[in-house]
Amino acid sequence: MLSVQDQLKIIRRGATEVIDEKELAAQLEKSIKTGRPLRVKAGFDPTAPDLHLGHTVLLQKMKQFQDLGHEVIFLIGDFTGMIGDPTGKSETRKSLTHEEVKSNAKTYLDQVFKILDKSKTTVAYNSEWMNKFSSVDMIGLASRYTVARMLERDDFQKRMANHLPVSIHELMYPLIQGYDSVALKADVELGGTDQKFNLLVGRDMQRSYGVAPQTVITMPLLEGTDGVQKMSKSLGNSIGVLDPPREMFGKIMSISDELMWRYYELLSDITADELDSLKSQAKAGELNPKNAKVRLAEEIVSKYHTAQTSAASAMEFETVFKKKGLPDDIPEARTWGEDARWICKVLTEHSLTESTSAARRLIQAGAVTVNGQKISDKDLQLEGNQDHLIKVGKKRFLKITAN
RNA sequence: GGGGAGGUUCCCGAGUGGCCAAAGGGAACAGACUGUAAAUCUGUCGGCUUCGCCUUCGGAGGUUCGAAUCCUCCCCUCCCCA
Repeated sequence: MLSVQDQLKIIRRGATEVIDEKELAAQLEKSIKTGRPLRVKAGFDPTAPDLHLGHTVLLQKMKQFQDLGHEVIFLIGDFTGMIGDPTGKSETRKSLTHEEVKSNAKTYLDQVFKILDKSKTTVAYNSEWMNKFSSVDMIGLASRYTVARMLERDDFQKRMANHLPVSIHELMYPLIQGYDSVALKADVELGGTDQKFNLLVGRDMQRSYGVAPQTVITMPLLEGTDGVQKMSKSLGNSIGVLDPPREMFGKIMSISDELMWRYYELLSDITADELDSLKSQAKAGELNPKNAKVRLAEEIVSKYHTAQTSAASAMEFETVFKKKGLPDDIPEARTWGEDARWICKVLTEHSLTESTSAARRLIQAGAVTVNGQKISDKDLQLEGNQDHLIKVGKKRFLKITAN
């Protein structure tokens, strides 16, 4: 096992805050002496089974703890999932059935173990203890915290200020999450910076129940591809770990330069020195930022796919966007038959456009190409029983074949 | 319990009887320029084989030749007082 200092160095890397570092050092020291690994908890919502790169920031930190020999507890908040973390956007959720939770958890874990070491991960569900909670227990839990302190929470304050509703049951969320730490006897809890309040409640709850308080480590939230809002599938700015290689590559390539450095910092494994060197080269004009982006994209795609598919994605990217060529996996469709068919109908039927109205607009905007020819006639009829190569915008392709 | 303000198209937000598919901004999409970056400029931004028709303004009814706009009931939110 590494020394306390060496462990701290790894743990600190990329973290926004460690509360409290001295306590953590003491925990590590004790762990080394007794040979007992730290119990490291991180909670996840059971309702969003599609993991994206934003999640991996946290997961990578968990992996580091595993590599340091500690016990990582992957907590699925199936009970708290009924409440939905009060982010202002999320509404109260209907409670999921056992089957739903199970299947969500399965897809979740399939993805999580692309990063975490399965054999070293403990999976827990907070319904295990929360379903046994009685009304009396619940009131007992609620009595351990005050309204004023609860309303300190940033999110609640903002919503109050903006005249948005805050439901009573939402106040229970941090308490229950905190109780999870009591139940698990967590030594460390990891979370995004938006979780800071909840994580700190965990410390208070542990003290209140007579358990040693956990160390809280917050990780930065990764911005989505828009560079502004945090990455989230529902905002449509996410890069999923299950995204196919080409898509993943393309998404990374289209982020802004500024964001690229952020992604390097949080998602790449290159050393801090290497990163600084890249930055200064780019600044000096010795390195085209685009090439730095290619390197980043290749690294990330390799991580979730293979080095080969990653390289292939890079090649295709160059072909399609630099040489304006065609990708090699154009979706194909069979022709519809003898008769000529209205182009807008064809585009819509194959999901190249959302509606025939949208198709008309795109044609008028000059975004549609058939067999390499830009078309301007929105009433164009495509011949049946013939090959057609259709391109909409830069990224949407369709090949129609006669056979 | 009492009083007040609100719910508009993806989001914010105008609109208080016809000129409203509904101003403006944002997001998004497309075109130009590029490094599929940023910035900028331009266009589009409910649906429909579209010079016209159909469906939208919390929900359900009603008044009217005509309603997002008026009336009734209902649902939801916020604020103040208790």
